[in-house]
Amino acid sequence: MEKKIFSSFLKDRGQRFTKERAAILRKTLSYHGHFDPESLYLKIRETGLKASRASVYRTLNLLCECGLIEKVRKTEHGTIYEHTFGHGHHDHMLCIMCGNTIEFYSEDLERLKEGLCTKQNFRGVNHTLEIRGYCKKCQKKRR
Amino acid sequence: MEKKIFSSFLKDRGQRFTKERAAILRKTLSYHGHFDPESLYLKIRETGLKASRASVYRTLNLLCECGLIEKVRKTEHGTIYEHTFGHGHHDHMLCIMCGNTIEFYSEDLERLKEGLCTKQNFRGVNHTLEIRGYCKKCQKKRR
DNA sequence: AATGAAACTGAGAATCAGTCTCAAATAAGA
DNA sequence: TCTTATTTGAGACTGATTCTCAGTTTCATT
Repeated sequence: MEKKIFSSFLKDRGQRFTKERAAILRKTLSYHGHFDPESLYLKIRETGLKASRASVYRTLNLLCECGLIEKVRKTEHGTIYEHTFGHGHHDHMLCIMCGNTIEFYSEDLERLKEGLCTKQNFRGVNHTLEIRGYCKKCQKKRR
Repeated sequence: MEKKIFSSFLKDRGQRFTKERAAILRKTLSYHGHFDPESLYLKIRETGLKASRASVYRTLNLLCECGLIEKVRKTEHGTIYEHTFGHGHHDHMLCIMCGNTIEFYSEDLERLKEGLCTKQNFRGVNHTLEIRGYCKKCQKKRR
């Protein structure tokens, strides 16, 4: 499915669905949660497949352009991605103690967002909401 | 006011309120909107004051720690800051065509956020919402 | 199968924001 | 003034990401 989307996206632009790109796509999809380019690169190496760092970065950009993955946020240590196709839109809560994230979706939020855009004459395309704080576990640890 | 906050923040930690830090603070506060470290550095140079890039970066981190400024977001070209003290919390709409931002505040959003956190047993501390899309002007240009 | 044009690839160089190092300067206190 | 701790700036360094470019692969056409 994703393979089809990616290859036809490439074809439309006169680009090719090479085996390196296939390998990168495959490993990308194997992540259920968030991932970063370097880990992806290492994971590909481990598996015996091969693709250079340059190709990994290039391909991640392509995958973003065609909407299969998204940049979640940039940290001090680089960009975090997630596989979005098939996983509907959602937002994140980020624990500032342990780094874990909780994904959630709120219909109310989507509606509110629409209202806010209308009020500002803004044509919203997408959004990211990140709530930072303490997850359940870390609240206990703290005291 | 801000000067007082910063200097006593430093004092508490056994650090000093030097003239470089004072200069950086002053220029920081002169921004009404968003700014980035490099522009701030150049602005300081222009004024005849002096502080090295290293000091600018070091001081921006201190100012974040004491809550006078905040990191708004990281772009491909570095971190964007804003002066937050005195300017209540707000969120942003970012035009993906011209790069302009609209600041807004919504009480409904704050309330909704509280509800979402409660539902997830999450202790929210702060959040950022960024809505990307087209501002009024750019909607017209596009068609 | 041979050819040419265009897209791809990987290795390593280049870039660039941000941090670190360290010797010299400065401040605070005894 | 002497001692000690903090700060500073210049430039080296780091790490993520992009760029370069020569060699390779693909595809459509002969």
